[in-house]
Amino acid sequence: MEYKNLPDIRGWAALRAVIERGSVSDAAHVLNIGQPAVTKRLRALEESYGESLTERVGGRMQLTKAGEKVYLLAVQTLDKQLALRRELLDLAKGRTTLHLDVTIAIGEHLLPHLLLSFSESHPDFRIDSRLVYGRQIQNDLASGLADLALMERPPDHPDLMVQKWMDDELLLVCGPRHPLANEDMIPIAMLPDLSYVLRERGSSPRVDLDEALTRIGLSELDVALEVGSTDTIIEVLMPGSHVSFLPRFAVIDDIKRDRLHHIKVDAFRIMRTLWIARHRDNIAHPVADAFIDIMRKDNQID
Amino acid sequence: MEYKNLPDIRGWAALRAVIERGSVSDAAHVLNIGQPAVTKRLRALEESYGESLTERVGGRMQLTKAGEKVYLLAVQTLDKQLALRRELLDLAKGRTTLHLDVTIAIGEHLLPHLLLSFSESHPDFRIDSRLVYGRQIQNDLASGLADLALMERPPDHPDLMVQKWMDDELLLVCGPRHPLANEDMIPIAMLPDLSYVLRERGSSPRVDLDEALTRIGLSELDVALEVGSTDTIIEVLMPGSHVSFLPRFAVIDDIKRDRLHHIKVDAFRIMRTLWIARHRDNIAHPVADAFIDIMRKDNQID
DNA sequence: TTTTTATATTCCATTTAGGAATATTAGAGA
DNA sequence: TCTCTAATATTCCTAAATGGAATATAAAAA
Repeated sequence: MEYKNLPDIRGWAALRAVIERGSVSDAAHVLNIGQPAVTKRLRALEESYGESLTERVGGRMQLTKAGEKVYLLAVQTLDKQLALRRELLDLAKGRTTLHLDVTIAIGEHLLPHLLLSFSESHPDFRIDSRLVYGRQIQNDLASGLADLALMERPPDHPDLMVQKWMDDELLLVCGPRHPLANEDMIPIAMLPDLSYVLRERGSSPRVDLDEALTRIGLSELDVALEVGSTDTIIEVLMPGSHVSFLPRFAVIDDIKRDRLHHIKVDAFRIMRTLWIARHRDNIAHPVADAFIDIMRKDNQID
Repeated sequence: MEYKNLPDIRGWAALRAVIERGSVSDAAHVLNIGQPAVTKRLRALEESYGESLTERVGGRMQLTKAGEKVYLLAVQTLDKQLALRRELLDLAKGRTTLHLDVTIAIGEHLLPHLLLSFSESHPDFRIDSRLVYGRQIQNDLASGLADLALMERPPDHPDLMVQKWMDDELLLVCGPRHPLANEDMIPIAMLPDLSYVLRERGSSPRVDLDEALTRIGLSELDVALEVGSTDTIIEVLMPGSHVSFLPRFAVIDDIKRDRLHHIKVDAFRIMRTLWIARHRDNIAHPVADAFIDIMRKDNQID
C-alpha cells in the first residue's frame, strides 16, 4: 500500500492558495507562513508528482496541464476535509445544524425574514448561512460544505438536485429623481441610452440579464458601475442619474414605497426562477425539510 | 485559510490500513513502517480531529462513529490520489490507456480472449486490467481508478452507468466421475443432498446463487469448500465428489469436451446478465469505445 | 536601462518522524 | 481469577523535515 510517496496536504493547501491569490507571497500571507515556506511546499509537491505544476505567466502564477488536475483534487479534498471537521463538531455536540448557502441578493433580501420565521418555529434547530457566489455554491453542495442552497440559477452539476422555490423577474428600476421616474413604459430601443449600475459579471442576476439582452440582440449596455451588492446598487440609484436591472424580490418594497420606480420595457421581460438545491446524497436532512417547509408557507403569505 | 491544523495524509493511509487489516501491526507491515509509527500516526490523526477514531473490540481495531466519517474521506482521497498519479503518467507519456476492472470469473475466462482480439486490432492502444471483487469495482469506477468495468452484477452506485454486455446463466456442474455425471436432470428437492464447492460469500456468482436459492425457499446448501477462483473450483470438481454452480461462460468449453457435466435442475434456472459499467463523467473514452466495439463483435461470433 | 516587486536559495534553529527497546494492556486459556 | 500471550502504547534516540531570516535572483514596470 502506498505510504512513503504520498503528497503533503499542506502542499495542496499551498497550491490552492497560490492559484487562488495569484501569487506566492499573497498565498503565504493567507496561510500565515513565510513566502519561502510556500515556495518550498510547491517544489515538494512538484517533486512528489514528478511534474511542474505552476508557471509564471505575466506576473501571475498559473497552472500547467498537470497542475490543473492536481489543483482539482486539492480543492475537492480540502473542501471535504473542512466539511468533515464541521460534521464531527456537529456529531460531538449532538446539534443538528443546517448549512445553508444563498446568493448575495437572496441573502440580502429574502433570507433575514426566513431565518426569523424559522428560529421562531424551530428554536431547537440551528442554521448556519453563508452568502456566496453561484459557482461557489455548487462546490459547497458537492463537497458537503453546504446541505442546502437557495439560488437564482439552477446548478449544472450532475449530483445536484433542484426544486423550484418561487418565480422572480429582473425589473428595470430607477431612483425617484431620475428623468424616467414618471414614465410607465419605454421601448426596447431606449435601453442602450441609459446609464447602468449593475451587479458584477458572473453574478446570477447579471448572467440572467446578459442572456436576456443577447436574446434580443443587445450586446452591451453602458455600465457606469459594477457593484457586488444589490443594496449598494439601490443606494447608488437614489441620486437619479443611473438605472439598474434588479430582482423583483429585492426592490418590491422600495417600489411600493416610491423609493424606486419600476420602468416597464415594451415587450421585454426577464423572467427567472429561484431554486432550492441540494446534493442527491443529502436528501434526508431534518433541518432542511423543516426549513423548506417554512419557505413554502412564507411564500403563500407574500 | 486553514493550513496549520490539516491532517497528514499518511495518517489517513495508516487509518485505512489499520481498519482494512484489522490490526495495527498488520497495517505497519503493509505500509513498510514499524508498529510504533502506525500507532503514533493514529494518535496524531485523532489529535487533529479532536476525537478518538478507533477502538479495540474483541482484539480487532474498529472505527468509532467519528472514525467512520474520517475513514470514508481517507479512502476516497487516497483512491483519487492514486488515480491522479496514473492520470499524470498517462498525460506525460502521451499514451492512451484504458484502466479496466473485471470480476474474477470474467477475468479468468472471458478477458484473455478479449485482450488478444483488442491488441491485434488496436496495437496503438493500451489496456491495464485488474481482477477485483465486485464491491471494489464500484469504488474504482467512482474514484476514477478504473475507466471501465465488466461485471456480473449491476452496480448500485448512483454515479455509475451500465449497459448490457451479454446473457449468462449459473449452471450446476459436476466432474465426469460424479454419481450424477450421467443424469440429465434432477429435481430441485435433490439440491440439498449434494456437496458443493462454491465461490466465497460476497463474490458475484455466489450472491446470485444465494438470491436464487432464497427465491425457491432453500436457505443453505452443504458447502464443503469455498474458493476464490472458478478455475480452482473446476479442478476440485474433477475427482467427482462435489458439484458447483458456475457461470456458463466459465464452463461451456469444459462441458463441450466432456470434462464437466451439466446437470439440469427441473424448473430451476439462474439467469444473469453481464454488464459493462463506467462512470457517468467518463463516457467519452476513445479506448473504452474501441474496446466495447471489440466486445460486441466478439459476441456475435460466439 | 534602472527600479521595483516577486520568487528562489541558503543557512540555521526547531520540530517532527520513525526505529529499537521496552512497558503496558487486553484477550485466551487454565 | 490468575497466568500467559499477543497486540498496542511509550520512551528514547537519531535522522530528516519544516519554516523563518537574510539574501540572491528573476521578472515587470518605469
